[in-house]
Amino acid sequence: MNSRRVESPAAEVHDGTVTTDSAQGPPPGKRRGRRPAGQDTRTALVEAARTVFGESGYEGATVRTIAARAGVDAAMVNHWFGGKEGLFAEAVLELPFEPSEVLKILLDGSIDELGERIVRTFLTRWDMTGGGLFQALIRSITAHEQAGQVLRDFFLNQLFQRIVDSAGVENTDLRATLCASQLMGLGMTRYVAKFEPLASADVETLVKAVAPTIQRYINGDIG
Amino acid sequence: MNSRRVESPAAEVHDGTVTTDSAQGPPPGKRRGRRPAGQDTRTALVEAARTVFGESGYEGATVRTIAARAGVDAAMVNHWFGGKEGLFAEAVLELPFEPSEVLKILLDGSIDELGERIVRTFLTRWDMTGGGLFQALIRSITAHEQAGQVLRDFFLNQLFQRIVDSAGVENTDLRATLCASQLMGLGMTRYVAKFEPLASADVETLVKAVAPTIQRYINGDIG
DNA sequence: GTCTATACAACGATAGAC
DNA sequence: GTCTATCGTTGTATAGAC
Repeated sequence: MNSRRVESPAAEVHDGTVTTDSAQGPPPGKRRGRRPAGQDTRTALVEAARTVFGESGYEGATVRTIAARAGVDAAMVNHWFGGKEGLFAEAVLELPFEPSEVLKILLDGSIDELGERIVRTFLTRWDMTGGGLFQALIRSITAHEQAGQVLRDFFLNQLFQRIVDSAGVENTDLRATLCASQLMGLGMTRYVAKFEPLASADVETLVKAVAPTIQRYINGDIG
Repeated sequence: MNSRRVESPAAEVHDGTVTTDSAQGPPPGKRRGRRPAGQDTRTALVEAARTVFGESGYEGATVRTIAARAGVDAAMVNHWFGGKEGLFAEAVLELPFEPSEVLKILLDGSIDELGERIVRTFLTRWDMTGGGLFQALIRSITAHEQAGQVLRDFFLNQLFQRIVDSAGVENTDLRATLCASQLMGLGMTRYVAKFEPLASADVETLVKAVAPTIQRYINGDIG
């Protein structure tokens, strides 16, 4: 794989007058220069990326395709996200796990069934994406330290810290990371390394097997 | 599609230092042809590869660098290992976890303490490599399907299948993959994503927390 | 002599510099 | 865009073991 140099211009608020490629076209083509105000290029790219990455996986998706679907120039991906990987990280993390929505599902019910609900929710959502997104996510983490930071904030601060907090136990930090470790391992084994029979097992089979682990990490005896 | 321009216009096959054994005194450059017996090119490559892969990861390490450190030509990597991938598999998988040695350690003792011994052994060995090799391993399996196959054979067939078999339970295949899932997740969280406080936790703290999970996957109730 | 481990040259691809 | 350095890999001539 490539070690793309990522300058990470990242979250620049003001657009920096990047010229769009002059479209092939005669009339209906895009104009050069800054787009009219109110068009949220960044959001459009993220939404297009979710669709295209989900359809084609990380490898299959091309920056050009995503940009075309978003109706902007491919150079915008570099400008806003520092490259394909950065766009991916943002698109993938927020797509299947919109935090407030997931939290609502997970925290609605008995604490003693939290493990079950967590494993079922994660596996179901990951399965829906076909696993390609998970694999690309892992790759993104190993390739760029920055992606690890994004994942860390999301996984821990937005999800597991709050989940574990709701259980009213001590050592919440360690418990949260232990939960993350088992779930990441589950994803690695099922979608990336593809160890059988786990990779093809029913969701409910895995829920039965793994939920007690998560439950113990949340509010059981860990030391 | 450019044919790279060679600098020296004289494209003589024979030139320079190679020709003379007798006349010219200094034979500092490597001579062509078979080296004197007793020089273990293969082992030298594996050792160099461990160092370089650990420092630079799979992508960052180059075959040429590894070969140079080993004091041999880069083509030897192909000759002995079939390519970069093969060298990586041998260097990363078989050296720190020489299966028979690890199996001996793990299977020596009570079955009810297997979880403890497994977690302690893996963490200790991974910690010794500084985590660089683990990161390189993960990177490798996300990049190349073939590396996943190597990992699968090693982890399951050589290690966990036998371990679980020794416990005399059913569902050994699923149990083995469950064990692998927690250990891979532990490595991901500690060495790649670096979630704190798990990433900096004492080995024994993690042994206490995670060993019961592994133990349950080996011979507990999983469904 | 045969066989093979070895080093050198070169290729196509690609990423970065200019 | 063009050029260049470098990557992994392959082809091949040769030196040394047998």
